[in-house]
Amino acid sequence: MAVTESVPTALRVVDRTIPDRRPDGRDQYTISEVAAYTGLSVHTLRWYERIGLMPHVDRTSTGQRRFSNKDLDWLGFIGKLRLTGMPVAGMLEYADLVRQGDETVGARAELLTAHRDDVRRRIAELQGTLDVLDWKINLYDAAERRTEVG
Amino acid sequence: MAVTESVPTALRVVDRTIPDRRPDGRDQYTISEVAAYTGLSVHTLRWYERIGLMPHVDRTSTGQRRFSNKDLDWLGFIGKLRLTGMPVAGMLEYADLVRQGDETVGARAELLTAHRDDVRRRIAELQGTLDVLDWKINLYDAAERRTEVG
DNA sequence: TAGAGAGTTCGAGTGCACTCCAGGCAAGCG
DNA sequence: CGCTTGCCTGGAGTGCACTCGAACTCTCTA
Repeated sequence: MAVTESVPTALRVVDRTIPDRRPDGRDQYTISEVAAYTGLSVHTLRWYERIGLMPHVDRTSTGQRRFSNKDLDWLGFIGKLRLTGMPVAGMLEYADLVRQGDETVGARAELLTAHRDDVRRRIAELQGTLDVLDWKINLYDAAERRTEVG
Repeated sequence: MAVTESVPTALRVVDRTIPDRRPDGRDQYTISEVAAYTGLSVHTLRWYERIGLMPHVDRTSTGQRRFSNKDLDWLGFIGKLRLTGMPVAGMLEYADLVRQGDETVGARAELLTAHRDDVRRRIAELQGTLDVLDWKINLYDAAERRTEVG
């Protein structure tokens, strides 16, 4: 019965002080480096792994995580999915398909296609609502001008 | 540090079996009529009133709510705001400005303009992500065709 | 060798937006 | 008159996506 979708504040307010390029040429990044690079918190990165959203991250002999460039690619992609409002459950489903191997490419394409349709629908919806906002803002601006003049 | 915003499932999945026109020509609607019309649950309608998002709803002698056409208009507008991901706190702020009267039209225009910018930014963001989805989907489709043929 | 700093786990806590429940009242019907 | 239906309230519960805390280990620098 809910009528809308909330969008985490971070996504909305985010000021992108996050470096656009990888820390350097290595293939081994600590969790805090990855946090700085992706904009996710270290908490979130660990949580993603816990719930099964990361495809096994390497560890040092003492148990510390070392993320690879492949991990960064993955985080980048699911970051896009999150950005478009895909719930974590959906990303989990996708991650499971990837884990299952090549015979799931069809299912993956299907999942992403459905999501793409959803994104397109939401874009259209947002654009429709822009008109209402324009109309209201114009009303207010006109009212203000009247106040200034009269 | 959150990177995204979740969008309540209902908004995404909603099949609009909701009548597009008002129940009838009256100016007095029960809470369940309004629920059917707006797509909000009766719980949500009462909750909106509780938190101060509704500008005083009439009551019968026995205490039942009777919504007016004006209330329906208001719900329609804040419904649009919700649809664009404005948090309830923001709508509350807007509602307060409306309550304060005509001298707040400037502030209201500002609030809505800021929100409009935000919506525009999000549309652009979604559109950017569509490209990534297209690219991935094409990859998968190509892989599938290879499997079929080879 | 002591202390700072960064990492670890797992479970608990948070904020948002609802969503539901218990217990009760009022109107209409057979 | 009793029953069903629809409404009322205040507070508790839910689901999602993080976010934090406590207690601990490891490495590095002074």
